Amino acid sequence: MFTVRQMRYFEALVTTQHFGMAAEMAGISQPALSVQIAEMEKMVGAPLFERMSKKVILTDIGRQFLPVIRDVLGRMEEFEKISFSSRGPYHSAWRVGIISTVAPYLLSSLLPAISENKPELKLEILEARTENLHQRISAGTLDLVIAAESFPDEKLAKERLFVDKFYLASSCDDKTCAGGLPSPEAIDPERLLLLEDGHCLRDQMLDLCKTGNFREEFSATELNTILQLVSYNFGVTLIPQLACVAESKNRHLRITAFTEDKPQREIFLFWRNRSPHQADYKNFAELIRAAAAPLLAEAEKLVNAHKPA
Amino acid sequence: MFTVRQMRYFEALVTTQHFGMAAEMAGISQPALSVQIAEMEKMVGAPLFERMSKKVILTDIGRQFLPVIRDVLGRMEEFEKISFSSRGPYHSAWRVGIISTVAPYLLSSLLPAISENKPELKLEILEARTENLHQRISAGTLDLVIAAESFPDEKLAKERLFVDKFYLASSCDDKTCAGGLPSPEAIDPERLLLLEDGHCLRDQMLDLCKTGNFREEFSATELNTILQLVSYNFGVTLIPQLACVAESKNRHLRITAFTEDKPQREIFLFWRNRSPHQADYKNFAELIRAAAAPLLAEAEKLVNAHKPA
DNA sequence: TAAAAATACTCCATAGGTATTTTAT
DNA sequence: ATAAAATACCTATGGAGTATTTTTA
Repeated sequence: MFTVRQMRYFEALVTTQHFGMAAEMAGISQPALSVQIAEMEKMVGAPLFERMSKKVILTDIGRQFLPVIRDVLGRMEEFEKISFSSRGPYHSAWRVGIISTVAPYLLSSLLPAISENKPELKLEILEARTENLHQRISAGTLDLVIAAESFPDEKLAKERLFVDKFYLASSCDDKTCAGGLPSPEAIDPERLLLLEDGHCLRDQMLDLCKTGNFREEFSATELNTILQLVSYNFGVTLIPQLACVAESKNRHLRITAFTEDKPQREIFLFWRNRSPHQADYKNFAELIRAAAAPLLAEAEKLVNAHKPA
Repeated sequence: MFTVRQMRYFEALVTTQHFGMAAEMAGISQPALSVQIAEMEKMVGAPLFERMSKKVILTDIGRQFLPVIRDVLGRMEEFEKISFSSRGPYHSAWRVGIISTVAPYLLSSLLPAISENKPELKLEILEARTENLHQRISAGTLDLVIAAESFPDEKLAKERLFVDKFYLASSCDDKTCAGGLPSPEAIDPERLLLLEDGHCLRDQMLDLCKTGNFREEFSATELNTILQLVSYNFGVTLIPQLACVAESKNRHLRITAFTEDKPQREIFLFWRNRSPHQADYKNFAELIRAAAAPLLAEAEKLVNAHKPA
């Protein structure tokens, strides 16, 4: 239908009520404006303006177009604003997906670090499972994903954030592994507690423990819940290093490293290969590393404290 | 900023997530679309789309433009609707100004006639004084004006509607002019009641009565009010033929023609010279005449009934 | 006659097409 | 090797300019 140009000319003519002045306002010659208005009238099939001796006024049809044209031109002013405010990478929120066995522990330390060091960076956080996050980052509804290495996609670039070791979590009252265990395989399947199906952590644990035979009746969505059961000595589980500090607080929990095996997972930051802001995302990875480091170091200390004598 | 074309292409690309398909959707070649998208990105100064191997998705900046572009394109669809529904002269309401000494009497008969014969015709009525109406029709905020001949403007075309005679209105109890009067000049100025300043009817009356010396203390905005006073024999006034039927109902009023003079005013329909719908306005004039005719005829009968024997 | 808009024409910038190259998978 | 987008280059159209005519007050 109309072009933006034509709408501008239309508005100028409504305002000035004079072809010559409207042309001047639009920065073009009078004939050029006449032609464009004529073109609009041709498209509509009826006159939009009533030419009088000293002024030009809208016809009833033209009057119906006016509010719509004003509205459209008004909206289009937003383009300038968006362009202007979009200089630099931090002007719209980054949409970050994080697997739920990392999110709460990492964020408690990451969010303060951001408001300290990059207050201009805004995040939208989605906590979900690996599969869901993968779909979303591929579809473009997420910009970044923090997940474990099991995340396979050639269309995604990744940056390693840190290594997350798995420790054995048991109750302080527990006797069966009071002296520590050599490896996850040594865990009695009858006492193993796991997250519910779909969590990558569950898959990782099953993989490490090399068993399909565990206590199905207790499975939970939150690692938190599992550890609560562990603390009451309903069983044992594997706990990621990153979770140790938060989960061992105010809980009757014993956390020990395996004596022979060194089970671990690697946590990565992912983004789409061709995404802009590559450099910014790498800086962000560094920020995450710095935020995670104290948590991980603290966890090491906890484990050493529980070391069997 | 962006052209409408570019916005269309942008939306097609968002929808299809593929340059080739978007181009097909837009009915152009793939390079043509690529160039336009590139042009938009150049204007913004940043990529709007992230080119991936199998699909193309919005960047964070592009995502900010999307709702605005969708909105603008949506609004523009209204243009088609307006154009379509604007075939014919009756799509939008006609803004009609009518002087207040004509409006109520004429409308009571005109509006039913319209819904009977031209139900597609919608009116917006403004009741005001001549001066106000004149300004408005010149400024283009009115399409039509119904007023007396005293309406002088070369930029306006007019069509005579009817002749409105002036009769003498007095109370049935009145003695001073029970036998009728030869002319308005014969009215005792001390008994003459007029509308307040600014009404054309007042000016017409003063002109006819050739006096400036009348009962100033009773002047009203509504002819209605004046006639109420007349019926209680506070004085006499001139009544336009058009008003006779309505105003003499349920009122103790005597209406008589002048025996020598034939005072009258002519009522016209005015529109701007260069207005479209000339032909439609002439038809409208005919409709008004048809609506006024019975009122005028009825008034004649009333006057004859009061004829002095 | 004067002022305003429309028309005629010429020119150039922009958009589009085809052919081809580049890039990424 | 293939598919997709970018680029190059040419063409055509549309919008703008100047000069001029038409219209109406």
